[in-house]
Amino acid sequence: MSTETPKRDFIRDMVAADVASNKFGRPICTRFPPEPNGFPHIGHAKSICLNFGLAKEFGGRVHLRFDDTNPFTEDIKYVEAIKRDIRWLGFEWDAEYYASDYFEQLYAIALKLVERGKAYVDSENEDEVREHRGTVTTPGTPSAYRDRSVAENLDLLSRMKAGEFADGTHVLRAKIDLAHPNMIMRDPILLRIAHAPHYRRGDAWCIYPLYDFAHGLSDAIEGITHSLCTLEFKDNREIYDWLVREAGFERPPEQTEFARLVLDYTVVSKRKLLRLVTDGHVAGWDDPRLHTIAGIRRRGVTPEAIRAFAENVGVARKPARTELAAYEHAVRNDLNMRVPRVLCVVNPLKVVLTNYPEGSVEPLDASYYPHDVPLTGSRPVPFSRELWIERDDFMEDPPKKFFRLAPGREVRLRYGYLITCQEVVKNSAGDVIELRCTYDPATRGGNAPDGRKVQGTIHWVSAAHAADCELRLYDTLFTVPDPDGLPEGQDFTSVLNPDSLVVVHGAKVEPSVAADPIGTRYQFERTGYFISDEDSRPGALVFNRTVTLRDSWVKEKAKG
RNA sequence: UGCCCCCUCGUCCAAUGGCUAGGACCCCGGUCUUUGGAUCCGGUAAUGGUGGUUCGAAUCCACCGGGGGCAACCA
Repeated sequence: MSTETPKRDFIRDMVAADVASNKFGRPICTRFPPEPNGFPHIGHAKSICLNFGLAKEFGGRVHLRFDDTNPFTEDIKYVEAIKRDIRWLGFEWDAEYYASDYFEQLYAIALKLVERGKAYVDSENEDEVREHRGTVTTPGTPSAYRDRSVAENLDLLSRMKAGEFADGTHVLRAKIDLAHPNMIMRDPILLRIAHAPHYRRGDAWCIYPLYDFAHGLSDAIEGITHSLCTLEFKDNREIYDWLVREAGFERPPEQTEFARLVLDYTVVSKRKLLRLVTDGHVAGWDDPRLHTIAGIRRRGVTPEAIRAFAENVGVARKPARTELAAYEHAVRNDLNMRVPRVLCVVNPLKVVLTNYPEGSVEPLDASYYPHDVPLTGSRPVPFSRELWIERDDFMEDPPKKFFRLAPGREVRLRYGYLITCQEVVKNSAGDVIELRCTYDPATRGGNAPDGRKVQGTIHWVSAAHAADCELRLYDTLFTVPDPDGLPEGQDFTSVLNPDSLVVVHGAKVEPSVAADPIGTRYQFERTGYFISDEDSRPGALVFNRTVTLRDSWVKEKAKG
């Protein structure tokens, strides 16, 4: 069980201090501000856990705010996906807001800025604006329109809003400093013209705020106390503070940046995710190889595992990568304590028990949980003369440390009998197609009355009772840990793992699972954790492998 | 090349000028075992470098080195 040691990180320390000093004079308020233009992923999960977790821990509030300021890319289907995924993770927001509901207030602030000479309408085109911004080493130069009168700016701005101008003809810019060392502060654009229907506001607006203009002010409008974001927004903090101050907010929110989550062997950029989906490298946004929340869910990972993972990873200011092993540990650790064990043979090899009575079937009682998992329950597993065992559990010429079946060797069938391999049957090509074994009737349940030790235990299913099923065995989508860090010019699709999905047909699963609902999780003993997929049909079961079991035999084998 | 951020075991995170630099993951060894799972026990392994401040520095300062962010009318 998990020991509830309180989480400690620089953000929690800061919030704790603010709460202790009653800095804001009211409970804290955080927010999760996604743009509804893509599916949330494991990186968002970290941010969600942080923002929602903080609010809960410190008795505050958390807002879900859709940062929907770009009419070209956003869609209602993404807001639905985001809400669904947050809830799946186990969180509920105290209030739901949309930046697009603040367009009026933002416009009023724009007017105020113009009146006070803090903003102006620039009529340069996009290229000119870019060119005149200068570079990181050279200062920018003021636009010819920078010193327009307040009256002219007001007139232009109202006509921009009224829809008199075409896209790109004018923008509203903050009047700060074209030579500012922080590029963000070189008269950032506040409002742009876009004659595009907004998924929520329809055609009501044809001027849209940019991120910097909308974000901090939305925080301030909502009374956010702690605005947490990722490191790449560090430079934006300066304009955030400038705007909130100029707008006259009394107790402005404070932005704090933390390192985003980067998981080895994964990509989460929206552009890349979109390409994987649209180019058919994966089956969709919920492909279990993707670390979208939807993919993770379909893969069989639990929300509890994701939350534990987020907690284990921690929160810091250091840009960092996390090993996949840390993720897999969280997944196994959670599943181990909650899912039933069942028997499934991935790659079947026929075993005939020559001394077992023909036509006879006996139900063996098999526990769903091992002794160290505090859950109880069992089911009968039919045992008969012909069985399937795992092909990998037999070797004709085994190395010394191989504890499984081999000619003349004895193993234990899980929950069943001890059997000994007497004869190996091969086809004309020399492939092993059947094992003829004898069982020891005195060992029902797996123990020998004479006390002889049998090292190996293997899983099995009765051939006559097993259900055929499809197994989808997932591996990493990429062959390298950092598909984002490829040499210049090398596309990330060049490191796609051709074996990221191996589909196994004709696996044999015990009959007890046949009627279980879609989404049931299991441990297939000695093989891994699986979940029944939505593609399952009665008589045509499909299981996704969530994660393998740790396997010390593969390590042993690798040593030679 | 300007500004900003960052640098502690292989990886992630602690140590808030003061005890032997701690925990987790991975790895290695052992225990146990009707899952080569789990559990339990033990082990390996780090303050980027050089100076400085100080009784005392992972922590403060300077410089060097390394990593990252910023020049969308994206967020």
